[in-house]
Amino acid sequence: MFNINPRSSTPIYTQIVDEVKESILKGILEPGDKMPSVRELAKMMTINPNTIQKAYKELERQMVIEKIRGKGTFVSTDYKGKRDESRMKLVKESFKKGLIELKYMGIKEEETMAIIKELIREIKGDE
Amino acid sequence: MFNINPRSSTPIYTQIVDEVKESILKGILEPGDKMPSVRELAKMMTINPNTIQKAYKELERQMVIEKIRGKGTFVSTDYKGKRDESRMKLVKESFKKGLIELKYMGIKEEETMAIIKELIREIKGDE
Amino acid sequence: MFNINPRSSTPIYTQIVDEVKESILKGILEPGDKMPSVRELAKMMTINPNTIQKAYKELERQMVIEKIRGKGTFVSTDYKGKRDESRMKLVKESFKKGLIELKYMGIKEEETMAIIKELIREIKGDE
Amino acid sequence: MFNINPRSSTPIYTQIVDEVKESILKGILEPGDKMPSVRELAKMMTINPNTIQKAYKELERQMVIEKIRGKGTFVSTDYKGKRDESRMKLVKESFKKGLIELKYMGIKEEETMAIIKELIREIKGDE
DNA sequence: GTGGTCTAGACCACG
DNA sequence: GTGGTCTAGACCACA
Repeated sequence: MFNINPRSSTPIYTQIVDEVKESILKGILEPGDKMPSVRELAKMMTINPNTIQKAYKELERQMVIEKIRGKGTFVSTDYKGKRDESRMKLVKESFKKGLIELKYMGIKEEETMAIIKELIREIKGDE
Repeated sequence: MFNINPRSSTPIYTQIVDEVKESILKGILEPGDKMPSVRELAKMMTINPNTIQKAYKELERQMVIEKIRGKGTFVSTDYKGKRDESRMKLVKESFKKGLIELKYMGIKEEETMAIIKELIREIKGDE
Repeated sequence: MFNINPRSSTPIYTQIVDEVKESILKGILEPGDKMPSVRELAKMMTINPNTIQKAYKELERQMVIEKIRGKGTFVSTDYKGKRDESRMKLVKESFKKGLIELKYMGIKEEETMAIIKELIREIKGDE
Repeated sequence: MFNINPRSSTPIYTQIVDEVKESILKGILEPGDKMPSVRELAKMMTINPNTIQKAYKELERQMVIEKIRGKGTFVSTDYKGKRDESRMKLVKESFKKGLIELKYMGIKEEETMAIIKELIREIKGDE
């Protein structure tokens, strides 16, 4: 289902959140699609149900998915997030950190831009 | 000295590491410059010396600074950034996460690129 | 578990690092084996947990062990020793120091070589 | 005079002790030779006199050099050290640590032996 | 004065 | 339960 790396330093529940969002952007998951239940997904991925629960809660908070009583969990129909300045700030900070890292490794600006363009292409799902 | 946000989720020692690197890239700290001593900086920033030491040790491991016995800590003179594929991978992951985040908020590719170019300009600093 | 000499001039955390590596080479610890948790080992050895953690972190940095979120610490499975020239240099320096020491004590080359061969045999362990 | 690396993790005074011994083994310093005075050497090497003092004291303790009242410091005429089991033990420990390190890096026994033979040749001064 | 190690004890995030 | 971070305070080796 989703690619999870338990050795990564980013929490598993965060990885799930990210994977779900990425899948939606790539069109693998579409608005209205039914998500697997917490228990189901936990068994499929052999991951602690609490972890899935946490991921779903976070996704719900971000209005990426919605729970419908008695029916299950679905990808939001109006899934597009809204411009959120506080979240933008966090993203910028993380970008900045990465850019400093690259510059420190002697990576030139051109290559940095190439890396980013490559990543953007990847997200589009044209790969 | 360095801007630290104790409420941030990123550890204080990591923030210090990042700030030092940024200061060097901006030319605020130059190769050969003496760093404040662990205790000194700890007092200046009202942070526990152990935390500063952890930051310094990490910076030393990354060859950003070097310690000279009994004399103190200095910004490395012979530092040559080495391309480190495993670290590159981490940076790419963090970029990807940010790009997904932005796309999710409906930010267009042009604006994303503008944000990144702005950040690159910021890092270049006053030089 | 591990033989530690608190009176030794080499730090406790370093001794632990060395002991773990030696145990692996001897086959006492095998790839994939679960390491005792930080607190557990700390209690077993009556050593402060912070000290154990420092040792584990160093071992992780050297890719001898790996931590899996919430599950614990394990001996790395995919560890492939990499030739590391800078570390080689340190080892050579320490060897040289030892060889000078021996020669100074009037130990002949043959005996020196015999000592080293004996040590190599010791490391091989029970396999 | 002596090669000292202030960035090294081994204390400067230890480095001096080692260098003196090595010089004697190589024949650069000979029994009966006059050693420079503490102050003299400190100025030559731009090192804190306390450090030289400590090195000399250690060398004297090991009977490598001897002080003659009013005349200065000299390389011992009967400079050969004696077999000292406790020091042997330390050397063995350091060797063992190095051998483990090498084995961990995947260095084969043959290469290890080659490295050691090379170092022995170096000490002889035939290089 | 410098940095290095260790302990004790606290709080937190993650699974 | 796991590891990660931080503080407070102590002792030590080195220059």
